[in-house]
Amino acid sequence: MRIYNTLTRQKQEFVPIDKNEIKIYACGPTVYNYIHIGNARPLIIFDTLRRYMEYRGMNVKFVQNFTDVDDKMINRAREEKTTVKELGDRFIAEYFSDARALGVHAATIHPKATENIDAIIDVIKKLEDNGYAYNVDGDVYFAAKKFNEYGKLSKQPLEDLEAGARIEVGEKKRDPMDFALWKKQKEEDEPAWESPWGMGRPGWHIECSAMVNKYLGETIDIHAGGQDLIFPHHENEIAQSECANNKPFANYWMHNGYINVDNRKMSKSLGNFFTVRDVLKKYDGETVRFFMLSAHYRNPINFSDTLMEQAKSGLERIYTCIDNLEFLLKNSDLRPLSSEEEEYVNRLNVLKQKFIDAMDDDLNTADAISVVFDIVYASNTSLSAENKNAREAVEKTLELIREIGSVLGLFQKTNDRSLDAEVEALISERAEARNAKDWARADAIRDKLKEMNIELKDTPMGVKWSYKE
RNA sequence: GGCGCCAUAGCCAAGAGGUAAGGCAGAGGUCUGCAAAACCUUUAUUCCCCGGUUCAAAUCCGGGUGGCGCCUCCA
Repeated sequence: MRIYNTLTRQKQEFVPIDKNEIKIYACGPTVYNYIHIGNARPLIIFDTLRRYMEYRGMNVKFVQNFTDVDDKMINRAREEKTTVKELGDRFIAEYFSDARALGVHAATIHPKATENIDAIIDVIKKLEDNGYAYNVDGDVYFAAKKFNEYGKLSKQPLEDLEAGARIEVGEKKRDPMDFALWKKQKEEDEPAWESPWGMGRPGWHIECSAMVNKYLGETIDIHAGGQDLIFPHHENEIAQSECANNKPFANYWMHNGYINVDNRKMSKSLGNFFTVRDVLKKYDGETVRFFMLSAHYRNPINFSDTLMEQAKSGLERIYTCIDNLEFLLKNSDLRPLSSEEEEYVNRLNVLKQKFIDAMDDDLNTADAISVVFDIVYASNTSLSAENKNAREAVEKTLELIREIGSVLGLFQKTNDRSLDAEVEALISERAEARNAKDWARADAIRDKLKEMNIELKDTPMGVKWSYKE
């Protein structure tokens, strides 16, 4: 499989360090609020990457952290008159609820910053020993200029970074490019831990370096996150980890594009901000996921109602086909494939390979989804109730859609609920009415069932029903 | 100011040297008691503009125009 590596700005063949265990780290959310729709993109994308690798037989160790201590956490806890710990626990639980709705599997490990303070202190100590860190009154900084590869990920010349760097009031760093590794405790209510430099808490970047090191090792295969993390977060992680370990940090860096609203980056100040929770009130998590996977992960995408409605309609086309296939399965023949059906099954195999090729090409999920539409088309044009197709042909179609769906985290819903007696009675009453050509009565029953979210369709094989949301 | 990304139909979106995938929406038709779904036909002689390279360019190069992002917490 080929992966676009931000480090080299090229698509490269993915060569794992140890093919028995692929090591992936993705930066997770700061748990001070519900996640927003922008947070959802990397979750869905990298969950899909992991699923695909597993589908291709790779064993993936996927680590995603929770940042549960930083300024945002502290401020929010103060606002809510609660503790940082309580706030974090609460929004971690909410995170899992949203992630589940989006079809995102739990990572192999979800470490928290606050539970890895020892590992963090160890890395800072190493940096101190190696001469990259300095302590000013209990605040510890990383001396960026000592690492001569600083800027290699963002490809920014150091002088230019420096020109844009801002020195905050009260900061005691020696150089504008330096960044905090350890922050001294300033207020009573700030969470703080014992350290060689006194009571304090970790800076933002160091937690990821420490947790990568602890859970995955000194060099990992893939480090993933949103594009905006390239600088400074990922750049700083590289500096910290490579200076502490004297080894390359991550072989491949993958960054997803943004979600925009009206072509602008979502932000609270612009008021174009959507939480996953809010979106889920209106759209199914699967629709959100389908929408996100409809474009290539590195391209920016816009988020709007119009686009979500388009995604919803597209998804519906696929589900209608699945629904039809399930109905067809009950009306198929247990016989060997005809020569036409054999040709059809071959076509299915070609499409499956097309799916793999798309995913192999830097996770081209947009192309992968178009393959599913190709399968839908093939199925709709080749299989029908009148044909009484061989069961195998129907089954293979259904299996392939579900197989691809299991990789994309889509198309798994089934219509397996049974009907209650009242509904059964109405359906047969309608059948009688139709036989008697009492169309008014038949239509009234159909309308009534529709109000109960049951949709009827008359097919040559009889009545077909399905649940509609 | 520095670094980078993007521009393909009404909308969304693949394609990255070989003659424009797919989805949504629209129009007409087939099927149907009517529906629904599905199917058929139709919707880009051309990929922001101007040059260049090439037998061949949406794809490569140069120059514009427009939009966006990072350089400060941010997925």
